[in-house]
Amino acid sequence: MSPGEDGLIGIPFPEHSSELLSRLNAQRRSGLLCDLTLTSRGARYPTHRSVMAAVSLYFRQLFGAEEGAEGTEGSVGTGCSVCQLDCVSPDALDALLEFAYTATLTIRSSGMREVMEGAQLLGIQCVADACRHILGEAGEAGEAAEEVPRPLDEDGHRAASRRKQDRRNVAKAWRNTQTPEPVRQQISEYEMPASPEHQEHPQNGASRASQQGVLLNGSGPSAHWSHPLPSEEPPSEDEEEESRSMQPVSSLPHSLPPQAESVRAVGGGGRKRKSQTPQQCPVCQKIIHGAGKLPRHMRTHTGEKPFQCVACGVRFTRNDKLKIHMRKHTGERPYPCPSCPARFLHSYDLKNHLSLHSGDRPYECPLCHKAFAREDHLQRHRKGHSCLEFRTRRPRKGPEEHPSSPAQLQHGPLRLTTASASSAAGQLLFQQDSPGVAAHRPTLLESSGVSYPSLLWRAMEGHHRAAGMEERESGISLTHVAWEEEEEDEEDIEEEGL
DNA sequence: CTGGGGACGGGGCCC
DNA sequence: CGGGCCCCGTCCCCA
Repeated sequence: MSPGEDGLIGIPFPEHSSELLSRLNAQRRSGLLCDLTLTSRGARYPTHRSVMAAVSLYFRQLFGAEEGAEGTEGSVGTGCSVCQLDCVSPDALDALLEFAYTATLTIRSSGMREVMEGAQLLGIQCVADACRHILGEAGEAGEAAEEVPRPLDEDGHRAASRRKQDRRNVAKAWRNTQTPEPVRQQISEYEMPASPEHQEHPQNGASRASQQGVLLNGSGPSAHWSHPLPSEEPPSEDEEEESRSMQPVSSLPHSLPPQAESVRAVGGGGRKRKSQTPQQCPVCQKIIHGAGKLPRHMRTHTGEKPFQCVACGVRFTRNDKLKIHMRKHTGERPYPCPSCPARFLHSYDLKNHLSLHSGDRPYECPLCHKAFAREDHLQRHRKGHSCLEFRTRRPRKGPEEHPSSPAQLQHGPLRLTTASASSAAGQLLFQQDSPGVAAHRPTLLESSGVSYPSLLWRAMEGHHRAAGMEERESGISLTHVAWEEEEEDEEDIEEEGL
């Protein structure tokens, strides 16, 4: 570490990006500071060149913000300007602008193709990929996707582990978003007929979408949380039908308002989710597994605590946590230790406690071979003093001593070679490996200048080249890939039976 | 620095 | 499909 970097820490502001976007969107809606007006068939969309250049390869090149761009500076290079985009329908343009300013694509399913084509034209590759994926998958049974669909799952495997496949598809989609094709090449591929039904004023776009809206990513205010991950699972006809009948997004509160989920729940908005495929949190980019789990996760960002203890007023983000909390008031400690009078609120507390009686210390430091009863204590130990007592102790017996302890595989003597080394991505992210920093790893990742997909791929490619590109069977937290890859070595070996 | 209790968030399972 | 329940991993705090 160079002297200049010494002690460098990252202080994350997880809400910053969403707040920034929200304010930009407010400026757009009020026309404030707009220096670019997009028009499509008579509809006008005031916007910001910097935002458009940030989101669209086309505009990057147009404004000369892209290296090697030809740049038609004359008309739009300076001052307030107008850019006519009749090749993109007003609906699609409106949806793409919504996406640019909210990170959520709000469209009708019937308009998805137009949006995809518009996204292709403008070089908004992630949107194009998402739409293409949905259309392409749906097209297998129904309409053929004429625009050379690039199925994310080209081998068509369905029997393989769905989660693994999902992750591959996620990775592919992200990889594609990192390498957008030159937009000018694609412009010639699409000829979009102007449609009379799209003459409505853009400011009504949101309400239009509301009338028969599809939130590509979900429904209701929470919809802009949810980034459905490309997966091999095509949207069923039911899902298509559901999405057509979804309730309005109305005026999207673009800054992840507190109570958003409550509003959604009460407001009778979108009632059904698109699928149970993992969803990506737009704030921290974490992949959330499980049906209905994303709203729960989002409350960690919004700070919303809808569950309040009637006894003491303490609020909780989750109902099940409140339920456990209530045990304090009722005095209920349902987990008694069979060996002593101790009783516990949580089963896992009892489990921890039982290890005291058993004397089991299955978690051993790979460097100094000090053993701990709890895995988190081992981790703290490793972070705390970096195991300076390198190999000063005789190793305990091998993992077979505690075959039931998965942590043995993670932290056992095998880990000597990697125990003190950060992953490549981790080094990119953390100049100071302090526990405090580690506690905020996801947000550091988010606040770092390195894009997540590139980090992910840097980490995955380096790591999985050796590991055979086979991921864990258990759900992987993509957000944590950078620092979990260290652990994945053994787990991969274990689970892949290598 | 360690042991222990508690809190918190994520995922699996089930209804 | 949505949510409840439960378990797990991790972190924080305190002694």
